[in-house]
Order: sequence, then C-alpha cells, then structure tokens
Amino acid sequence: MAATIKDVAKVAGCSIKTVSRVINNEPHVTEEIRLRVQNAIRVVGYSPNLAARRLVLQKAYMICLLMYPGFYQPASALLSRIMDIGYSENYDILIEPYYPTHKTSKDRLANMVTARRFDGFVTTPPCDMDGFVADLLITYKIPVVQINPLDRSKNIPYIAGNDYQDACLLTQHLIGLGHRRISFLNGPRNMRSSLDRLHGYRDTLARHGIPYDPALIGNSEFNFDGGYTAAQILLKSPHPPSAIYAGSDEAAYGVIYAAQEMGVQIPAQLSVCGHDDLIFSKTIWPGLTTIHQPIDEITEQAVLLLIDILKGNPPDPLQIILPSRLIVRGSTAKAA
Amino acid sequence: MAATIKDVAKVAGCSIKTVSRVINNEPHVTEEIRLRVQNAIRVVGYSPNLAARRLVLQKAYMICLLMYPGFYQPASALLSRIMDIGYSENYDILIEPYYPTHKTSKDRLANMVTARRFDGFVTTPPCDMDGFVADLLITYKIPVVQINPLDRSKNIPYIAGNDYQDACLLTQHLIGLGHRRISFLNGPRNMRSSLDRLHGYRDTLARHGIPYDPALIGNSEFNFDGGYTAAQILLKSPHPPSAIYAGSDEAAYGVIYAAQEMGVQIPAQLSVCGHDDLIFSKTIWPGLTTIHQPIDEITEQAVLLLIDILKGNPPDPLQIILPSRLIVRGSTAKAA
DNA sequence: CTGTTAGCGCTTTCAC
DNA sequence: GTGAAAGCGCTAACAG
Repeated sequence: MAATIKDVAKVAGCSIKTVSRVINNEPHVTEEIRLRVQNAIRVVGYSPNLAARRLVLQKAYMICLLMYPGFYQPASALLSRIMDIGYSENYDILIEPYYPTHKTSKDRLANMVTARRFDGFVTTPPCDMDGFVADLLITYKIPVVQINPLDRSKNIPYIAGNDYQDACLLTQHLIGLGHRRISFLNGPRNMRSSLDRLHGYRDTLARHGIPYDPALIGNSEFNFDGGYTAAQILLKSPHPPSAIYAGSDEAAYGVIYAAQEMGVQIPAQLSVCGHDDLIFSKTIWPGLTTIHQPIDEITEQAVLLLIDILKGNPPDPLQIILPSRLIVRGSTAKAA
Repeated sequence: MAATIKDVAKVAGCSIKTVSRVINNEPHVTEEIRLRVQNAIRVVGYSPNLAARRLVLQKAYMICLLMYPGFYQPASALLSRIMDIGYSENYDILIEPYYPTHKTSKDRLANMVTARRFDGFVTTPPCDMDGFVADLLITYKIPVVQINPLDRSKNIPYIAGNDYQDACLLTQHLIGLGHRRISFLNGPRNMRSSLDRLHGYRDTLARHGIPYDPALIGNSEFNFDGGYTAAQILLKSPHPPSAIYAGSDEAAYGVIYAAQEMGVQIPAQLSVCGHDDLIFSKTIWPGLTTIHQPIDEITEQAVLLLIDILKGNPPDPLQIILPSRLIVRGSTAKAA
C-alpha cells in the first residue's frame, strides 16, 4: 500500500491539512514545518494519489488529441515533446483515433464527452469535417483547440498553417524555373487544404498571365496510388506538363515512381513538387522539393493553447496562423 | 454537474448499492428493478465517474507504452487498434517517450512507478537497454510485457520477432539469386537485433560455403546517413559487392540514394535489401526487398498479453515469438 | 498559522 | 434480494 498524506502527517507530527498545504505550495505554513513535512514526504516515500485529487477537484487532468488515422503521423519527437508539456502541467495526454464517418467512433466520442473523461480536446482535420465534434464539445462546454480546421467561420480557437500562401510559394518556384505547363494534383474535395492549395496554384498562374488549363489538373486523393495513376495519365497525354505540383508528398512519391517506371528523368525532363515535407521526402531520390508546414510546432502550440485555456488564461489571439518554408531539393530544375 | 449514482437511485427509487449492482452486472437484483435502474440511467444521462472508481478500487486503469522515440513509429492504424483494445477493457493507454540514457527520463519513469500511475507497462527496445526499467518495475511489482527485448534471459513476458531467422531468410534470398559478394550493414552494437541479424547473415553464408569477408561489413547505425556513407565506401572499393543487405530499411534508403547518385543501377548492377518493411518501402523506386516483421501484431499482442496478466489470467506461454515474411520487390535481381 | 470536519462518487462489508 | 454505513485519499470551508 502506497503512503498517504496521513502517513506523512504522522511522521511530520502535524495535521493532514498542513501536509496538503505543503504539497500544493500554499502559504500560511512556517518554514520549519514546511521542511519537516518535506522531509517526512521523502521518508515515507509519499506521492499524491491522482485519483483522489481528480475526484475531489472534479477535474480529469486529461487531454485528448483526436486524430484521424492516416491523415498525419505524429513523429515520435513531437509526441515526446507533447507528452512533456502535458507532464509538466500535470495533464495526461491521450491520442485517440477518430473516424468522422464511423458511427462507432462518434458514439465513443460522445461517451467520452458525457462521461467527462477529458478536460479538453485538440482535433486534427478532418475530424471536424461535419461539425459533429465541435457541436458536441460546445454543448458540453468542453474546450477545444483545432489544428488546421476545415471551417474557420466558427469562433473556435485554432492553430493553422497557410495552405493558400504555401501553394503560391510552390507555384511561384516552378514558374521562376521557367515552367509554363504545370500540373496540379488535387486532393479530397472535402478537405480545406485541397481547395486552398488549388486556389493558390490557380491565382499564382493568373498573376503571371499563365492560362488555367483544366486538362492539367489531376486527382490524386493526396495518396501514393492517386499520384501514380494521375501521373501516368498526364505523362502519356499528347502534350504533357513539364512540372507536376503533386499537392501532397505522398502523391508526389507516386508521381516519381510512375515517372521512373516510364523512363522519364527527374528533374531533367520533369520537375516534381510535393507539399507537406514528410520525413522521407529528403531521403528518396532525388530529394523532393516541397513545403514544410511546421506541423510539429502547430500541434505543440495547440496543446499549449488548450492548457492555457484550461488554466483560465486564454491568450489574446485565439486563432493563430503559422508560416511555412519552401524546401528546394533535387526534384525540381529549370524547364528544358 | 454530471449525474451520479445517487441521482439514478432517486429516479429508480432504490438504493445506490442496487444501482452499483446493475452497473457492474452483479447478481441479486430482480429483473424488474434492473430494468428500472437501466431506464433511470438513461433518463438522467448517467455515466460512472472514473476517478471515484479508481480511488476506491485502488487501480489506475492506465497502461503505459514506453517507447524509444526514433526506434519505431507506431503507425496510426496500429495506434487506433491499441486504443480500441484498451478502451474495450476500460484502460487508457498512454504513450510515453523514454530515453534510457537521460537521467530526467529515468527520474520521470521512477516517479510514475512510485506514484502508481500505471497498472502495467509495455516497453520497446532499447528502453530495456540497461535493465533499469525491468528492475524498477519488478521492485514495485508492476507487470511488464517487453517487445523485442534485448535481454531474454530474465523471466519477463515478451512478444518478439525472430531477427536471426529473418536475416537468414534475406541472405538466402540473395544467395539464391546468385550473389556471392554480399555486404551487410550493421546497426548499433548494443541492439540485440543488430547482432541477431549479423549472425543470421554470417551463418547463412557459412551454410553455403561462402567465406565471411570483414571488408564487406559496413556500419550504418540503421539510419539513412549511415547507409548512405557505408554504401559510398563499399561501392568505391576496388572489389565492390554485388548486393547490399542494409540491416534496416532506413539504411537501405541511404544505400539506394548513394547508388543512384553514383549512377549505379538498381537492381541491374546492385541488389539492395532492407529489413523492417517501413511504410514507404513499397513506394520508393525501385520497391525495396525487405523483411516484414509483424511489428503491429507484436505490439497489439503485447498489449493484450499485459491486459490478460492484469486481469489475473496469465496465459501459458508468457514469451511469444512471431514469424516474419520475406517481401520481394524490385530492388533485388539475379547477379550479373 | 494550524487543525477539524465534511464530502467528492464509488464499492464493499454486513445487516436486514 | 436489498440497503445503510464506512471509507478509499484528497481538498475546501471553517474554526480556533
């Protein structure tokens, strides 16, 4: 049986309340007694019982990171930092998968919410696809911070990247290299980032007086197979593009694979860009030119923001957009 | 304020003990009252308070997955399944990073153990590098299940793959393709899998009467940079290998990168194998021949095993080894 | 500055 | 078959 405050009080020769005061750094304790208690804590090997604290404080001390499996893998380094943040603030952080289209997933979330298992939530897209999560949490008055939310019209705190601007950056890069026939591989239609990236691409073309050609738009679903298939179609077309902006790194991998298979040389005959800067994008051959959205920083900040809100210190801008970086590697070169 | 058993009891017109009986599916309740209580639960929207239950039962209902960041990334699908398993058994599963060489990391673990934050642990290598984790948990009598443990001499439950046999499989594959000068890129010396893979490689060569040549052994640390550097050295040597078994997929990526850069064609001039079957190994060009250790299944089984132990139903073999699969892709071909 | 008391929501004796 | 009462370890309110 683990030691309790009673044991500590007995050893220190004081009441349990005094022990409680010392543990929680409350005032009104003489230095002498404080030291005596701290010593007693060490002697009996005491550490507070979380369940008891949670019960009496009516707080779960738990945060839920609601993630759509397949959308984005939290690298272990990030995970590590997030858990550290939680730990230092006394929160356990749980990563829960969530499929917005599965009824069981929704039911489970509803359970967790009504049971008040978590003090707050952080969500990734497309968990917020249909507004179910947001509505539920708002109804039960449970704080949320969204990562890259699909719908930014609601007044929910979020941390996000700037997909539109990022796409402009990438398109600009290709145009700067002399490319004029630039393909764009679109992603899922219900994803905000797909649309934003497409718009960035279109607007940048327009700004440079390059006409928009629907024949150059492929559909990749932002995954490998989609990129592979779309590239095959585009490269076999009578008037193929000189550059493909794949919309996502995974799709870009598919493009590169298809090109290699067809004997199309990258970047000599075809420039390829991705978008996301997955960890392997620097290790495939040739290195992939892409956009590095600071997703780790975004996630980290989302957790910090949520904790601030939970502590009752909501910072002033509750909605923050972080800038990205263009990463130029070997997969793009001057147009032939 | 959420509803409690008291509220339910009031609505159902019975005592709280009866409500408790219904919640926990205990006998000695007439069907009529049971129904009345179940109805009342729905009416008041009751769900049990976990903290209270934890307090009175003296159980954390928490499992810790101790992971070495960088060793292995739990794919989100796996994560999803693990959380599901935990959820269905009423356990929260927390993923905690652990650096066996960091004092802060050890201190934190010690804290968690003494505070009895978790009912049990699952560890990945090399968390068990120095025996600290195992000793600590054994001292405090907290159940552990190890994944691919480095030291299997202790009597601790584990789920593991068979690195030795896997390496044999891969080496065999290369020899079967007619390769005789086969390089092996070693990993960290303190990792059991490095040694086992090396031994499998050596023994298989021996079985086929191929002499072991230390000049063909490179050091990759099982990562991209290591593989890249080692490949450069090997390929520039006067008598280069016709195949490189990279010891890990990440190292294999480095080998492929280096080869492409030097204009060495894969697989025509050089066959390359990895080991691990990371998710991107099928999407790089050419697809990587490798070993698929069922790491997802291993992890899943480890969690299930731990829960069985926690429930007091330890199954008979507490140490299980799961077989792997050879995955042949485009990166290996007949020797020239 | 310190201690006593009550109670968070639940399960567990032990009567009835 | 059912319920009253005690208590898990802690914090909050209130005396002293």
